[in-house]
Amino acid sequence: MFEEFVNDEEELTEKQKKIIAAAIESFSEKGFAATSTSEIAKKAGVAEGTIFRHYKTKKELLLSIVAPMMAKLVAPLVIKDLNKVLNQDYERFEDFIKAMIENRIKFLKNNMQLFRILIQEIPFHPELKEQFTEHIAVKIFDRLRQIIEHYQAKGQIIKMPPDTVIRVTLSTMLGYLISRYLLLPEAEWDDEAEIERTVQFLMKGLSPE
Amino acid sequence: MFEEFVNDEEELTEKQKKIIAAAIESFSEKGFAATSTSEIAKKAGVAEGTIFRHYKTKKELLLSIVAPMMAKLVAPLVIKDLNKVLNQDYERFEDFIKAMIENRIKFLKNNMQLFRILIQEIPFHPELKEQFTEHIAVKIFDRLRQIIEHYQAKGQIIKMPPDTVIRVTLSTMLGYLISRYLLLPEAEWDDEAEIERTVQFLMKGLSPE
Amino acid sequence: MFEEFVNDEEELTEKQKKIIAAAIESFSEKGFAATSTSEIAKKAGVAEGTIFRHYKTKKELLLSIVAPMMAKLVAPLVIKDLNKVLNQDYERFEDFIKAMIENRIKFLKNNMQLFRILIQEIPFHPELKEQFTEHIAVKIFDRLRQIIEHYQAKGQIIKMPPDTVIRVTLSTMLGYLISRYLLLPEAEWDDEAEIERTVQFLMKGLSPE
Amino acid sequence: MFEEFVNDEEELTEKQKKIIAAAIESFSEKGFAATSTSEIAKKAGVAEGTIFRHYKTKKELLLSIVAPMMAKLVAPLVIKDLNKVLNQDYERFEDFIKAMIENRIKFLKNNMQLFRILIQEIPFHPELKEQFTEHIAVKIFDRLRQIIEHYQAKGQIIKMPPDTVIRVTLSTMLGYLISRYLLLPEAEWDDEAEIERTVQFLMKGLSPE
DNA sequence: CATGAATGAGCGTTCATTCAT
DNA sequence: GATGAATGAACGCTCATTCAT
Repeated sequence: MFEEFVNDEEELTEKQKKIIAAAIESFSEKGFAATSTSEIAKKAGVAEGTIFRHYKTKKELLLSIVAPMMAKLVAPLVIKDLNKVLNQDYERFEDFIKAMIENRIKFLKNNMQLFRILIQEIPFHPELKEQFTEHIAVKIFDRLRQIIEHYQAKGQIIKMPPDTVIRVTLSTMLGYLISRYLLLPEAEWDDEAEIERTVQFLMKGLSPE
Repeated sequence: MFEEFVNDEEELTEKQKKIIAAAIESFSEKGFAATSTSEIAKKAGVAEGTIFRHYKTKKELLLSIVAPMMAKLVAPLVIKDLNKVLNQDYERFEDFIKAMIENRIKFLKNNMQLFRILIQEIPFHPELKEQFTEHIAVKIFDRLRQIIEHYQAKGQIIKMPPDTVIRVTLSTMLGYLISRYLLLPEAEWDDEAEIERTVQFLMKGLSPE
Repeated sequence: MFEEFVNDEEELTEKQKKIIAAAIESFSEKGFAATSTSEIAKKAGVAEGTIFRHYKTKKELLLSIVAPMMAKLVAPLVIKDLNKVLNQDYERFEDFIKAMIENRIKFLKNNMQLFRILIQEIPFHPELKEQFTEHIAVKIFDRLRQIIEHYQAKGQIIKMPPDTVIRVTLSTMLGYLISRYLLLPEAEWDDEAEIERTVQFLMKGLSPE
Repeated sequence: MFEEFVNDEEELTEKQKKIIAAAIESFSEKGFAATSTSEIAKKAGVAEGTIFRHYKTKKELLLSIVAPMMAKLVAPLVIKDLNKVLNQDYERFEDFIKAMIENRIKFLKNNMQLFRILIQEIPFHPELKEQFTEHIAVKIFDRLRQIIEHYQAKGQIIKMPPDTVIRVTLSTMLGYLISRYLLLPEAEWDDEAEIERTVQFLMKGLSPE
C-alpha cells in the first residue's frame, strides 16, 4: 500500500537533470539565498546561461524543485478511494498510523535533501508557504480530519479536536526525522526501536480514556 | 519558579540597540543571507559604517543576537539546585512538565522573532549548530536526563530511554509553537485549551504502563 | 642582434586590451593602491564587472601586467647561445655594452609606463619582489656574471667582483633612464650625446689598470 | 666636516612623536596609500581623532615627515661658505667625493625608512616632486655644479657637462644604497670594500683623459 | 588637548540576468 | 539549444574625516 506512482524528471533534458541535481545539493547545504547560480552552473557542468534558458529566474528553479517535492510528500493521502483502503487494510488506527509513518519516514529519508530545502526555505518565500498551506492545510488536512474522525467514531482514538490530533502526530513524526537526520545524524540511532517507541508513545498519547 | 533574571542590552548605546532591533526584524522576516547591512542601517536610522563600528562583520551581528537567545532559552534548566526545586515544588512529573512548558512557551511567545531567527539560521551556520549542540545537547541534555530518570525512578514516567522521552517532549512542545506562531498564526486558536490538550497528550503518552 | 620576438596581447579580447591599457595608464600615474577599479572600468569603457570576469582580483590584474614586462625586460639575456653571439658580434666589451644598453634603453623608452609601474610597485608587493629576484637575480645575474668574467678573462675589464661590475653598470644605466624619463622629462636632453657620455664614463670606470 | 646641526622633533608633544614614528614605520612598509590612519593611531597608541588634531589631513602627515627628510638630505651642501671648506679640507676631488659619499651613506643608512618613503612616494605626489626639484634641482644642483666646475678647473675631473657628472655620481651612489639596503639587504655585503670599489669606479670614470 | 563614536562616500567584489554568437 | 562574455546594481566592508564630549 501507499506506493507511489509519481514520475517526474521524465521530460527533462540531460543538462536540466544535472542542473536540478546541482541545485538540490547546493540549496540544501547552503540555502537558497547563499547559493549562486554560477556555482550551480559549475557544479552541473553547464554554462551559466543554460540555467536561465530553462528557468526564467533563480527562484523559478527553486520552485521547480520544491513544488513536486511537496506534491510527493502528501501523495499517499491523495489516493482516490482512501476510505476503501482504510476499511480493507487498516481496521485499527495503530496499523494505519504505523504504515503511514513508516512509509513517509522511508520517503523522507530517501529525499532528505529535498525535505531539508523544503523546511529551510518555506519561512522565506511567501509563495512556498502559500502553496504549502493550500496543498497541505486545505487538501490534506481535510483528508486527515476525515481519517481521524473515522477512527474516533470507531472509538480507537481519544475524542480530541482532529486538528490537534493531526498536529501532535505530525510533530512527533517530524520531530523524530529532524532529530535523526538533521540535528544529530552522527549520534548512534537504533532506528527500528526508535520508531517503534515513537509510535508507541503516539498511540498511548492518543488512546481513548 | 523559573523566572528569569537575565539582563542584557544594558551596556548598549542607543544606536546599538536600534541596530539590534532592526537586525532582528529583518533577519526574522527575510533571513540572514537575504538581509543587507544597508537595509539594517536604514531601518535603524544610522549610517552603514556605524554597524561595522560595533560589529566587525555582518555575521558577528547575527551571533551577538542569537547567542544570548540560546542562553536564555535554556536558562531555567541551569538553575544551580534544580533538584531541590523538583523535590519541593514538583513532586509530580505532570506538575513539573506543565510548569516548564508553560514557562518556556511564554518565553518563546515573547521572543518569537528571536526564536524564528534561531531555528531559521541554525541549518546554515556551523558555528551556531556547534554552539547549539554544545549548550543544549551536552549541558542541558544531561540535566534533562537526570530529571527524567528522577521521575522514572519515582515510577511516574514510562521506562523508555530518557533521550527518547526528551525528544518526544520537545517535539510536542516545539511542534505546538511552530504551528501556532509560525505556520498558522492567523488561524483561530484557543491557546489555553490547546496547551492543556497538548500536555495531556504528552502525559498520557509518557505515563507508565 | 637582440631583437625581440615576443608576442603578447594576441589572445586578448578587445575589451581585455582596453582594460589592460586603462590599467597601465592609471597604475603608472597614480600607483596601484590609489587606482580604483571603477576608474579603470570607466577609462576602458567597460562595466566594472567585466574586469573581474577576466581578472579574479585587482592584484591579479596588476600581475598580469607586470609579469610579462619583467620577462621582456631580461629577454635579450635569455638567448640560448649568447656566448656565440658574444664571440662573433662583440669581441670588445665596449661594443657589447653599447649594444646592450642602447637596446634596453630603447625598449624601456618604448615601455616607460610599464617600467614605471614595475619600479613603483615592487616595494609594496612581496610576490613581485620575489618574482623579480627569482628572474633577475638568479637567472640573469648568473648570465651577466659569465659575461663579465668572459671579458675580464680577455683583459678588457677591471678585475673587480662581477657582482659589483653588474651593479655599477645597471645603476649607471637605470640612473640615466630614471633621470631622463621620470624625474626630469621636461628638461632639455641631447639624448645621443648623453648616452654616449654615459657609456664613456662606464667604460673608463671599468677599464683595467 | 659635514656634521649636521639639524634639530627637529623639538616642539613635538609626546603623542605627536609617537604618531610620527608609527606613520614612518607603516608608510615605509606598505606605502602611503595602503596605510590607514586608524592603523597609525593604533600603532601610536592614540585615538584616531588625535592624528587629525595635529595634521589636518593624512597627506599633511606625510609631508610633515618627508619635507624635513629632504632638507636634511641636502643639508651638507647648504653650508654657507662651502668653498672655504673645499679649499681648506679637500684639495683633491677624490677626498671631497669620498667624504661626501661616506657622510651621506651613513646618513641614509641611519634613516633608511625615511629614505624609503621619500623614493617610494615621490612618484605619486606632485607636491613632493615639486618640492624635490625645487630644493634639489635648483638649490643643490647649482651648488654641485659650482663644485664640479671648481674641480674641473683644477684639472681633476673630466671635461664633461657638470649635470652629467652629477647624474652619474648620484646614480652610482644611490644605486649602491638601493641595492644594499632595499633590494638585497639579506645578501652578504663587505660594505667597506664595496664602498671603496664604488668610489674607485666613480673616480676612474670621471678622471680626466 | 584628547577622545572615539559617527559618518557616508567609495572600495573591491559578486550577483542574477541578458543576449549575440 | 547552449554558450559565456558582458552588464550594472548591490553587496559587505573600510576609509579619512568630523565633532560633541
